[in-house]
Amino acid sequence: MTEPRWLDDTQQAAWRALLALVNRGLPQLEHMFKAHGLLAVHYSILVGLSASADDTMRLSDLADAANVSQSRLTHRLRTLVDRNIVEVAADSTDGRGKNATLTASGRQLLESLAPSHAEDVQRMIFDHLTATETANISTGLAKIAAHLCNPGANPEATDLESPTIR
Amino acid sequence: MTEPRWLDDTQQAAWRALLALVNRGLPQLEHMFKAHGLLAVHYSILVGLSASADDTMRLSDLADAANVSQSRLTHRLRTLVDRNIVEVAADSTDGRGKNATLTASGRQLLESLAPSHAEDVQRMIFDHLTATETANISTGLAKIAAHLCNPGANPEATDLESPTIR
DNA sequence: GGGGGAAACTTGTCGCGTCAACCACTACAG
DNA sequence: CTGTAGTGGTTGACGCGACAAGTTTCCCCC
Repeated sequence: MTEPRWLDDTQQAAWRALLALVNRGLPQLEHMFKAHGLLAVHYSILVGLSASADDTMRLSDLADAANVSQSRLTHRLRTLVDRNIVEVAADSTDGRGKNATLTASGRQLLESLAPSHAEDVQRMIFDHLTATETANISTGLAKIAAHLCNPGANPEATDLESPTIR
Repeated sequence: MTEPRWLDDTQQAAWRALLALVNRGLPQLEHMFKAHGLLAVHYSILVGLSASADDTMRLSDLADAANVSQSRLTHRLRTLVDRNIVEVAADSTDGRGKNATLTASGRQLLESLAPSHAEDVQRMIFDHLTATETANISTGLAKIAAHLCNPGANPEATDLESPTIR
């Protein structure tokens, strides 16, 4: 057992601030979506779909784009299908797969939500940063996210599993 | 209704990366705690308590330090009290308040968890950043968090409530 | 000194997310 | 063409968090 790699003061400040942002800020955003009977996840799904060329995406790809597990996607998709925001159809070329498509009213809903959501993100995050600060944060977070999205990038250290007990 | 303040490319990149970090990274950390039968929120509570001089804190202050609602604190505290990690006693000077105290075994548990948690955070976040990048992120996030923790700082724009509909 | 309002904490309900099966289909090896 | 491994997606159970309503205590002003 080697010496622990404690966070230095700067790292601590960053980590604490991140936790504050996650635990205080994100719930506020959720609240805005709830006013429309939706969850932030739903919005992520819509954004993921709309990013695709024909508003259609394989479910597993969509789950990846929205940063959610497949099972979570299935659960949340139910609401969207019930409200005619998204349609799901079996893939013709691969009998296991399914494709989700944004309906017309779905796209309309997304476009009606987007402005106020953008405004909220601006108010919460970027209004407090200068342009250079934003650029700095962006590059830094992008580096972190890159390693989270392809875990194979860094050779070893893929196990964040049970440390000692059980 | 004025023109929406859309996120520019840099802001989009930052925001997407943040969402990826939150939705992919934090669950991994949760997983590490579950190996010890705990949640990340439990750890935050212990950290909050240990930061106090005498390992004791008013519940409402503790909730604030751990970035959680009072009700969530009450719910999670049950586990910690049952396992003799934390003790809760009525405040002698204020009959409404209660004080939570870290027990000896609680402090021991915290100290046994801290190294591997620090290691996990390093691996997930800071191993991918240079020192300057870390410093940049730290100042930026701190600014954001500051406004989230005292909402009275910025004069107007305190309402993140229902935007248009309803 | 008594009564309204606020603070501190608790409780219960309900919806969401995780997890561990599970089913359906594909790929492919022999 | 048959069995086996692997992929894509679903389901149900269970624990957690948000929320709203409740209880107790304190503050303070009339």
